[in-house]
Amino acid sequence: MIEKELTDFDIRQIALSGQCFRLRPLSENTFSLTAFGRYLEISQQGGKVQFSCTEQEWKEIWENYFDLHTDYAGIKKAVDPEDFYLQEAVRMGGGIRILRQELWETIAAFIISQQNNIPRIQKCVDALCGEFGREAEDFRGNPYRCFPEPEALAAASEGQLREMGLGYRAPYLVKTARMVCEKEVNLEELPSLSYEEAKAELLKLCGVGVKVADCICLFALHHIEAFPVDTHIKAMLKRYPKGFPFERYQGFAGVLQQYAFYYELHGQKGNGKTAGS
DNA sequence: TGACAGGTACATG
DNA sequence: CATGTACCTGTC
Repeated sequence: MIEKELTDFDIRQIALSGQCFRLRPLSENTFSLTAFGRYLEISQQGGKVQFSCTEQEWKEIWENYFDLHTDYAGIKKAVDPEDFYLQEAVRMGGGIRILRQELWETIAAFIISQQNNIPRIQKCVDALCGEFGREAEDFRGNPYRCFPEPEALAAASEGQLREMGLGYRAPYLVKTARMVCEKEVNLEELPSLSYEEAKAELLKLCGVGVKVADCICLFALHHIEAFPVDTHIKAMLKRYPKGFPFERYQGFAGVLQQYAFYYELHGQKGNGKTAGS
């Protein structure tokens, strides 16, 4: 068990931020997570956060996974004080971190995410894990499932995935899994590429368009300059009649995208006011 | 009943 | 290059 005093960290907000589909509430203050083949429970009371892992696992995986070395306070400080919309978004979702998720899992999850809602995405991911994922035991001795390897999904049939609720995304995922196995896109090389290079590679995959590629760049490769534009963010951008000030936030606009996305989804809704200034 | 959900592939002009 | 359309499926 690891206990940390953390700032700019709210596990509930992270779970609701829509970047990770395997971080789920167990109770009011406790969440479960499966990633990197491991199972973790996270409990938070105010700034006190407990992680159900050893010191070694913390150092090897989770400290980096939760992006604890990035200066979020500094990012928030850079937000225009007169931008009422962003200020409010930061106030509501300032505990969000951009997770450093596994590449393959992120690719698969965001192919499934298109024209889809979060509960159903979670259901699809669960189904894939249950059917094709390796089984393991958590620290209590309870079984859990890992996210399936590309090989497992490449061997699946389109019909099989349709039955699991993926709908028309089923052939996309099978094709992309096969492309990854054939190394038509080499995932091992992606982390060393620039944002633009990585995005171009990802766009070769089936079912990966501009928006999904940006999500993968942001949530797996940690290119926090990536700014995925979806239906919610389009609504947000409309609040800026003069255009969103991307220049001001060059290099980390993706973090603000997450604050805004969370705010659009869980914050004050039906508020058509512009951003001010 | 119909629109919508963190869009994309594919076909056209 | 820009626009148009079909696409699984559950939920409101």
